[in-house]
Amino acid sequence: MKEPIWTRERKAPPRETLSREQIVKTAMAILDSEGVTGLSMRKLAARLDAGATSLYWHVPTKDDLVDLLIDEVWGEIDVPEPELAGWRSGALLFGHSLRSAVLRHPWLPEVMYTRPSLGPNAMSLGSRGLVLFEAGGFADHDIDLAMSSVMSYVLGTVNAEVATREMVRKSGRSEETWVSEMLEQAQAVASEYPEMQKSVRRRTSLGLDSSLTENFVFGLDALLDGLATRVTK
Amino acid sequence: MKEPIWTRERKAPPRETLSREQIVKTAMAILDSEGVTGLSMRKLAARLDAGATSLYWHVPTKDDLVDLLIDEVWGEIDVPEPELAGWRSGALLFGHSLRSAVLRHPWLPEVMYTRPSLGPNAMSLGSRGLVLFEAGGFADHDIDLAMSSVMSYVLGTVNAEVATREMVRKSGRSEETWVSEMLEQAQAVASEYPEMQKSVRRRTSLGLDSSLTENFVFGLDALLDGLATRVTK
DNA sequence: TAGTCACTCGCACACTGTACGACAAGCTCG
DNA sequence: CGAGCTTGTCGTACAGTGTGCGAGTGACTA
Repeated sequence: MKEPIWTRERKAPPRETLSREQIVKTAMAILDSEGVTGLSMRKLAARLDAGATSLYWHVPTKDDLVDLLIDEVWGEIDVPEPELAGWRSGALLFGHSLRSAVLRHPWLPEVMYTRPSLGPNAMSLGSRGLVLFEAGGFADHDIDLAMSSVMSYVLGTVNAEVATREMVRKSGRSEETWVSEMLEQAQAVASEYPEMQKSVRRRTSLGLDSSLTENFVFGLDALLDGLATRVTK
Repeated sequence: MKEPIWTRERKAPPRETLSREQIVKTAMAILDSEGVTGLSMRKLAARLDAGATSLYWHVPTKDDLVDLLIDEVWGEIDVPEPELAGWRSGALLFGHSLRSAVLRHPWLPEVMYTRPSLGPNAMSLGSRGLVLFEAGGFADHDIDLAMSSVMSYVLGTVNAEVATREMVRKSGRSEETWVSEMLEQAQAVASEYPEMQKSVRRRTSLGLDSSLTENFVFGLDALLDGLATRVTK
């Protein structure tokens, strides 16, 4: 198993030139605004006024670059110290922080599952999360289970949320017209499924934004309720 | 917004030839065994002893083909009738059925979020799910929220699970050696993170398979507990 | 002045989805 | 029987991808 990119050491950069930091920063901007398919090594290089293959001196492969970008996102996520917030509200805060980081970087779910996250920020995040759940009073064995339940729920929900938002964005239409077009299409297809019709109608009472937030909060709250009963002391 | 592929009608197939069903079936086999990157139109055509572009007579684009494949998977998932199982165990069964379908088709999470699921099987699945939660006694507004919480949790968890299993598969190593190699690497990187060290050690007491199943069940159970307190009647 | 290191970059390869247009086989109609 | 339409196949071509290779450049050291 090959050594991950964070621990491979680099030579010192002697004069002004492309830098890994610069590359990461620009790549992040492209990814945030144009998504995974919008990031190519050629385009990235062009935006840096460089030749495509020059990047390869600073970053071994595109995959490694993406590893760096993912860890950058992990670094944006808060996990409160348990003594400041208490377990329950700490976990709530963590969930919200994770959600908003992913909303800022909607490309994350598309790439994060294809590789292990072993970067420094990922490690630190995991570590602080475990501290929080441990302080919450879970049995040894349940600490990991509880923590990973929360992460999975949040990522699962946000993944769907991001997918919806990206579909709106790519359609080029306004949020309202997209919703109404989508509605029309769903209604047409759902004519034999009265349950779906009702559901679609129910879901459009709020705006898209509040609807998605409500959805997220409802499930997270329920999950935390369920987890709370597993606290042993 | 363009009409989705299920409702666009086709001409009748007059003589023996390639068929959409055949293409879907072969594509499914490739996808299941080689994953998303393993499916190309040329390879698919080759396996059908056809020219690459011949496929395009039967299927408008590769994306449309993938839409068909996704809906095929939705068709494999059970949702019990509420009178047979009751809400709680019905939801449990649904979750397990969804999980095992995704484990059979590990490519699903990679592609399902990039498009809306409006195929007939998706509709029917959604519809039966809603019936189950409605019968469970959730308030009108909560039916959708509860159902989508469960789906998100399951998909989130299984997404991570599939990612792990795929990493093992692609490494070419046996499960045990992969786990131990991964462990070694994590330990090396995690030296400054004692919490992670402990967690890694805790997680390796069971085999990979039981560990992943336990993880899945723990969170699903907690979530359903939390949802149960939201039932109003 | 010679040599070495740090860095840039053009070219080329194998691969992708799919538009286009040429071609063939079978059916229907006159 | 023959013409023409429909159904279906497929070779070629285009624009795009990540990246290995090797040549080239400028600055610093000995």
